[in-house]
Amino acid sequence: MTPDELSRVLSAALASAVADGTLALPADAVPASVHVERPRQREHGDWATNVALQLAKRAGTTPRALAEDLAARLAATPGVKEVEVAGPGFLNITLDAAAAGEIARVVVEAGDSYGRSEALAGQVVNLEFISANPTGPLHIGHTRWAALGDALERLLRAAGADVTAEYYINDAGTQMDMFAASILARAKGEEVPEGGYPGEYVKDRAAEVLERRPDLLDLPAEEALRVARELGYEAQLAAIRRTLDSFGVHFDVWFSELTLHESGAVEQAVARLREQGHVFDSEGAVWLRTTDFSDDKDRVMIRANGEPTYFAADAAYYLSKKDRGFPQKIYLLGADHHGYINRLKAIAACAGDDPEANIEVLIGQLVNIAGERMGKRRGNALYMDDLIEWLGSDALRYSLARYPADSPLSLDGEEMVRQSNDNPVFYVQYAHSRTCAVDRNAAGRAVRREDGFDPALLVHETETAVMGRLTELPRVVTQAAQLREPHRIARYLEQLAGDFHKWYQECRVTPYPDEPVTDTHRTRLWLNDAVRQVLANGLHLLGVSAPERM
RNA sequence: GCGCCUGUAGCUCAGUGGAUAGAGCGUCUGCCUCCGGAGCAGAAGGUCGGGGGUUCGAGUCCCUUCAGGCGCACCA
Repeated sequence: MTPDELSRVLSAALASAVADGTLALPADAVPASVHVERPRQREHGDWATNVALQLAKRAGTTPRALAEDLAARLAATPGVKEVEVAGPGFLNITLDAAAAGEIARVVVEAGDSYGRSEALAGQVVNLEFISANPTGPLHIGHTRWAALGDALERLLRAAGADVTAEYYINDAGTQMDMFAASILARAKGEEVPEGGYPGEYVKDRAAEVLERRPDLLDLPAEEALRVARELGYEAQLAAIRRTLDSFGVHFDVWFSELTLHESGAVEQAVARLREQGHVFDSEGAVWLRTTDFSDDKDRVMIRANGEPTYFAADAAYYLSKKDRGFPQKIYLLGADHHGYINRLKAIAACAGDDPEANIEVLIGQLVNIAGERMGKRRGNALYMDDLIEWLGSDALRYSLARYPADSPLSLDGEEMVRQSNDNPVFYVQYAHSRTCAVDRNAAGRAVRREDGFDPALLVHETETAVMGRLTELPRVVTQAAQLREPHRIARYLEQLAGDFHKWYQECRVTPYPDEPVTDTHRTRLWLNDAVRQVLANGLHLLGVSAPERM
């Protein structure tokens, strides 16, 4: 019996209590699905619910009386072994071993699809993350968004949403001029100009540009700058894509800001917003009256000198997403950009959309390493490439995805290396490879799933703990997707791995050499394989590999 | 000054109103005669920043206060 099934049984019990007049509650006050959870204490049974505590007051009865009534109605349910009322009115439910053990078969037969749901079916989502400027390599901060954004993308898809992952390339503006000037200076073997990009990587980009255009330094100054900008941009973007490839992160759409300017989309955006009545002219500039919608101040779209602002491009970009058919737009931004939220929502409101429904901004706090914040323009910046090489993609992705985005994170670089073997990712991966080792050994002793499955034999307390955990995956996935919190998957996997390791310590799948193979061994093999499947499915959601051997 | 985020074990962090607040690291003690010891069992370690409030019940919700991070451009 799965928690969802149990939840429905409880709803039905409540409904029948209302129907026969025992419970004085309006029919619509009966929850369609009653919240059941795994109690912390094993003595409290397999499942527990506080529904009696929540409904008693409205029904004019006491929690315990309501709980007693429900317990009586539940006791006869097939698969339910025992129901008891505890404390102020908790309902503690214990299942028959056979009913609980069915989960092993359910998981094995569902395979890769176990944990997927239709909770977000029909939702069309544009998920934008990283969107780092193409003027330098990705650094530690981007690495966090890469790990979280990609995991979120996988999660939303697992919950049934239609997701497009998008990277916005800020390839317009004066920053690109500075970048081009810096590339050109390095190509000449000179220092970068004041305000330029001092990083060592600029030398690499300059070399790459020179390789494609050996005549760069012979060109007229203006022409050389243009070539440096164009090829430097291409080289840097290619470097970013290489980095993301090596991290297993792939975008569906790479969206260039420059195309918004060149196609006239920015001017059109101003015009469209003007039609909506939110644009005004003042002091020679063109403004958007974002203060109509909870922004602190109005924003300039076209400067007095005729140049569009970055904000204008943002508006055009928003309209592009809208026009391309994405009702739901999720932005994953760093905390240093949180000032954009109101502006972004104001754009949506000015465009006639509902900011709350159409825009969702997830703010990720910055990552500190060794207590020192990393900035792209610092000489000692810690780049994503270095981190991947240093710690490996799996450990890096996992350790960044196991914390909520809004929690400031400080990782000690030295410690991550020193303790890499104790990193939780290895704990989970080790559990997975151990299930594979069990499979190999079982095969060697001719323990086969197809020869028998008797869930009533899964009675050890470590086995019921594992089975209970297995039933939780679908709701963990759904909840993590709805809350946009991939870290819940990691925490769940660590718990399952712990349950598995404890079980492994207590119960053998493969018999000792002098013992015969029994249905107990075969049934445990089902459970082992169910654990392997769930660990693999969960690690996949985080973009982390599930190795068969380590 | 205004706004957002965060204060939980020595450290890094989980815990979307429930029962005795958890995990990893670090410290201490046990377990390899058999499926992988990257594991397991146990110990020590807490005024959940402080103070009010809401209710059967608050780490969780509200108010207030203190501390830290970040942001408040005709920059990108």
